[in-house]
Amino acid sequence: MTADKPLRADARRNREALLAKAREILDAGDFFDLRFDDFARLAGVGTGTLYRHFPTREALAEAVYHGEVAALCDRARRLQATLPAAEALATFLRGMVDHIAAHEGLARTLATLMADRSGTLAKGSRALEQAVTDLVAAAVRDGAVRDDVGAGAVMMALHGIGAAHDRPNWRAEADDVITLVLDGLRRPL
Amino acid sequence: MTADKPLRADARRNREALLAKAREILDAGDFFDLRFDDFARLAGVGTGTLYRHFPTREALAEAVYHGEVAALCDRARRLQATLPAAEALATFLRGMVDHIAAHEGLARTLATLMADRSGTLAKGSRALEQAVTDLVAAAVRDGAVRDDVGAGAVMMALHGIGAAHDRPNWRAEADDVITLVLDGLRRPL
DNA sequence: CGGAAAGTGGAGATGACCTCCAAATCGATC
DNA sequence: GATCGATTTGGAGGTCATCTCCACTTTCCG
Repeated sequence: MTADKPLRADARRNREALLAKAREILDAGDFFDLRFDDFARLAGVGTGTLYRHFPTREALAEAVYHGEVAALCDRARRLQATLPAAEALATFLRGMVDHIAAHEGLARTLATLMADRSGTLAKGSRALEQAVTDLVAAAVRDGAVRDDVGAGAVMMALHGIGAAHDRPNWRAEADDVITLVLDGLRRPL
Repeated sequence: MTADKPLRADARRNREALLAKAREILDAGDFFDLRFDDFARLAGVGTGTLYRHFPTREALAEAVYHGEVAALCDRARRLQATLPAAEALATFLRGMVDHIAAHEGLARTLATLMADRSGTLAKGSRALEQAVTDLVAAAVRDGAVRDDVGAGAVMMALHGIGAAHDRPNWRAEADDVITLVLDGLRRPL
């Protein structure tokens, strides 16, 4: 699966240029406003090269998303290693809101892509989901969190936060959602 | 604002035909797979007529969404009139999951459109949001729900449920999200 | 019923997406 | 550092969905 053939030097350079441009555009939120061909022009490569590396718009977004997810998973692991389980979960979720707030355009674009039933981003999300599942499971083992609600619900809530980025009072509401989730998880009732 | 000119008879007929077809396609989940022109052909009208009534795909979806929202708001009002506030809120939210489950394609399409920053559906959503806000406010007045978390958070959670419709275990997770929200709302802690 | 206003429909212009292949570039080998 | 096969490039052009435009039809009012 990870049998990445050693890419030729120029190929790698072009690939990086495309990814860098895509990340920039994604962060700016203009991902869908731009003709796909223009990614190539902006990155200084030909359209053929663009399509060779990323057959579709979605593939390009997914590649950027991948790096994003990797960073978030790292963070989850670090938190889990240094904090009590319940606190690690809370800190991670609060941090997710910060992260989404800092990358508004990316969040919105990914939300759009996820809503498609294409499932383009499913693979990338898997890792993130695993990280959240681990955090929740650890908190359950500690007895800090109820065991009758799965981590999937937390993912859904996060999804809602990311997808609703155009709400006028987004930040406060996002924090509220996390509060509800954490308080709702706290006790088996 | 509501100065709807009295539409001519044939115009109204065509408009209805288009809406009916659109609702059907939306429910089937094929909304984006279809050439926009084909909505016209399927509804038995010309492309020009389609564009006259609904300048964009989004406008067509919004028109369908409008009816949907109106029905949901009615339901909210009825519940609020017949049940204690907390119970009305819980019943409404549980019912939303049923409703989304029953109209998967519609939910997914709307989620896609909402993620766009176009804000096409913002107007339609306003009414739904008002209904949820009323339900929450009533429950707060009853003392059954904390007052430091706004209804916007509940909307976000619902949004997440609707947007994540392709998750393999959707139904159970959606129910869990509602559980978390309701339990999280229950006590000021 | 007659005429003006409102609405229709579909042919065709527009422009985005993607393919294809001759030319350029790389890097292994001598 | 020169040679050569393999890899990668770039962008011109084909294809196809979107949307416009206007000659014609339908409605409705007096």
